[in-house]
Amino acid sequence: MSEFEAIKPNFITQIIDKDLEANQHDGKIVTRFPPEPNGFLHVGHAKSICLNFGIAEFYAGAACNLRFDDTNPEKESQDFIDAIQRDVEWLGGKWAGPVRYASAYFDQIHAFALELIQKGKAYVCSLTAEEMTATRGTLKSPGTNSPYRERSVADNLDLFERMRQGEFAEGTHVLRAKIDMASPNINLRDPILYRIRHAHHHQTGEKWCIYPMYDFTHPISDALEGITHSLCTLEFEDHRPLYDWVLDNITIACHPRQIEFARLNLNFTVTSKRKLKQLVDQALVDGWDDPRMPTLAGMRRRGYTPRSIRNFCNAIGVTRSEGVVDVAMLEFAIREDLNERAPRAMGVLKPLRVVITNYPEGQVEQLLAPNHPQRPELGSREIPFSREVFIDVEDFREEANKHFKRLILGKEVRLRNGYVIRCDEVIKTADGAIDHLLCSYDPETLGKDPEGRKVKGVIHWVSAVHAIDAEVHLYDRLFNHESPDGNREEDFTAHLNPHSLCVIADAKLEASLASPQAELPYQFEREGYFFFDPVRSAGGKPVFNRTVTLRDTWAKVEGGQD
RNA sequence: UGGGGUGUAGCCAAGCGGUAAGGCAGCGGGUUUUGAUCCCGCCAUGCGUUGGUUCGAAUCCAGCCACCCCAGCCA
Repeated sequence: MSEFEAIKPNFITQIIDKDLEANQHDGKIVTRFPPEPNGFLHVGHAKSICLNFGIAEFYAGAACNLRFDDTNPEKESQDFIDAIQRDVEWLGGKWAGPVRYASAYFDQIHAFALELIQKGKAYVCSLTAEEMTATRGTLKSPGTNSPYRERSVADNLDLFERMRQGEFAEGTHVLRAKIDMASPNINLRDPILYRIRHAHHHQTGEKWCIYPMYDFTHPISDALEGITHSLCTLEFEDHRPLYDWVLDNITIACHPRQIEFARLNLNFTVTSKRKLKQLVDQALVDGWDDPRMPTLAGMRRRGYTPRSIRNFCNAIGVTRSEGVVDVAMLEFAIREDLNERAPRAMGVLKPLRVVITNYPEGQVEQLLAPNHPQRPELGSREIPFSREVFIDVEDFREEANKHFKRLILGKEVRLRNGYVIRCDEVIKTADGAIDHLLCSYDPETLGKDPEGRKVKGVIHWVSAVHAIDAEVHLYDRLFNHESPDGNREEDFTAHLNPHSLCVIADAKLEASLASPQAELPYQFEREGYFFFDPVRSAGGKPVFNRTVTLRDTWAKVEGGQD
C-alpha cells in the first residue's frame, strides 16, 4: 500500500509530465533525497521528502533513492546517518535499492577529476585560502587568474596524486576547475573541486585524505545513479551552470536536470540545521528529539503522525516563491488527523476534589464511555464513578456570568459520560483557598437530560480513588517571535519562549491510561491530544506529552474580554 | 550598468489570452453530553506598480518598485 497520498500537482510534476509525454527518459523517473548526515532532519526536509518520494510513488515505474551526501567527514557521523534513515522511514519514504553514499563513488569521482586534469580543465592551485578569497573578486568585480592556473597537465597530475597520497598539509593545495575568473556567476570562477582533509571518514575510514566538494560530487552522484530530476532548493540555482558544466566536461552518459523549489519557512519556528544544532549544543533544548524541536524526531516524540506531516506538505504545495507558512497550518494538519484516529479519554490536569454528598460511601459504578463520538466501531470502555471525583480547577467558579458553561456554586453541570451534579458548598482552607467542593448528583440524569431544566455545561472528571497519577508535559511554541531569526543583528535564541515547556507533576488520569499503548495518540477530552512518552516514563509515573491543544474558541472569547 | 530569482486576500496556493479555484486563519449561524468534531454562510470589481499590445490581460511586451539568494577549502 502506498504511504503517500496522491501528490498535488505542482510546477515540477508539470515538467515531469511533459518529459514523460516527450518520452525523455524511456518512461522512467528517478529522484533522490540527498541529506548530509550532519544533523537531524526537520520539517523543511519533510517537504523535500514528500516531494521526492511522493513523485516516486505517484508515477508508475518511478523511484527515489536515499543518498547520504557525505563529503565533509569532520561534520558528519554514523549517529546522524542512523537517525536520518529512521526518520525518512518513519515519514513513509521507501527508497529504491540500498541506501547510497556519495562516499561510495569517491573512486569514480576521483577518476573524473583526473579526466578533467588531462583535458586541461582542472588544475592544482596552491594559493592560500586568504589569497584565494582575495583573487576571487567581489560580487560586482571580476576575479583574477591564479598564478597556478597554467600548470602543465603533467605537473597537475603529479601534484594531485601527491595530494591523494597525503604528502601535503591541509590548505596547501586544492584542485580547481578551470572555467572563468571573470564570470558574473561567482560559482564559475574556477571553483574548488577537491580539498585536503586528513580526517577519518565514517564510511571510508582512512582511505582518503582528499575529499570532493559538493558541486563536483553532486552532479556525478546523480548521474551515476541515473537520476532524471535532481530537485533542490532555490539557493542552488546559481550552482546549476556548474552542475551542468561538470557533466558536460566529463565522459558520462547521464545528465540529470536540476530543478529548484522554494524551501519551507514556518513562522515561530527555526528551520536551519545550523541553528537547531546550536540549540542542542547549548543545551537550550533537551537534544535533537526534544518534543519542542521542529525535527522529525522531536515531532514524532511530541505525537505528530507521519500522515499529518505529509498532509501538511501537500497543503503548502511546491513553488518557486519563498513565503512563510503559518504554523497554524501545521497545527490544523495534526488536529485533523488526530481527531479522526485518537481514542478519547479523560484526564484532569489541575485537580480539584469534589465530594458528592448524596452518593453512597464505598459505592462504585462502572459507566460506559464511547472511545470516539463519531466512530462507534472504536468501541467503548468502562470508567469508574464514585463518591469523590476530581475536576479541573479551571472548570469551577464561585460566581460567573451565563457565558461560563461550567460548574458554578449553586448551579449544575454535567460530568462527561456521567451524571449531572450541583455545587452546594465550597470548602476553603484557613487562608481562603478552595480546598474542595461539596456537590450532589441527580441519579436520574445518566444518559438523559434532567426533567424541566437545561444543563448546557459538560466537564471532564476522574474518580479520585481510581485515578492514576501521571506527569504531563504541556508544550507551547519554542519561540515567542513570529520570525525568530529574521533579524541579522540579534541572536535568535533571544526569542526563545521561556514557557515552551510546562511540567505538570500531579495530573490525575482515568484508570484505563495506566498502561497506555505506546505509539497511540489519545485525546484527553476538552484538553487536547496527548502522546505517551516511553523515554521519560521509564521507571516512574507515566509521562504524556501534549501534542497540540484542541481548537479553543472559548479561550479567544475570554481572552478578548480581559 | 555584477549575476540569479520571486511578487495573486492576514498566510499558503490554483490560474498557462475568454472575465480571480481551494485550503489555513478570521467572522456570522446551526447541530452537539468535548466551548472539540461536523454542517451552512461571509471573506480579492482585484492579481507589486506604470504604460503598451488585444474585441478581451493575473496571463503577452516594456519600464519602474519591493523582497530573497550568491564573494566556505560547508551542503
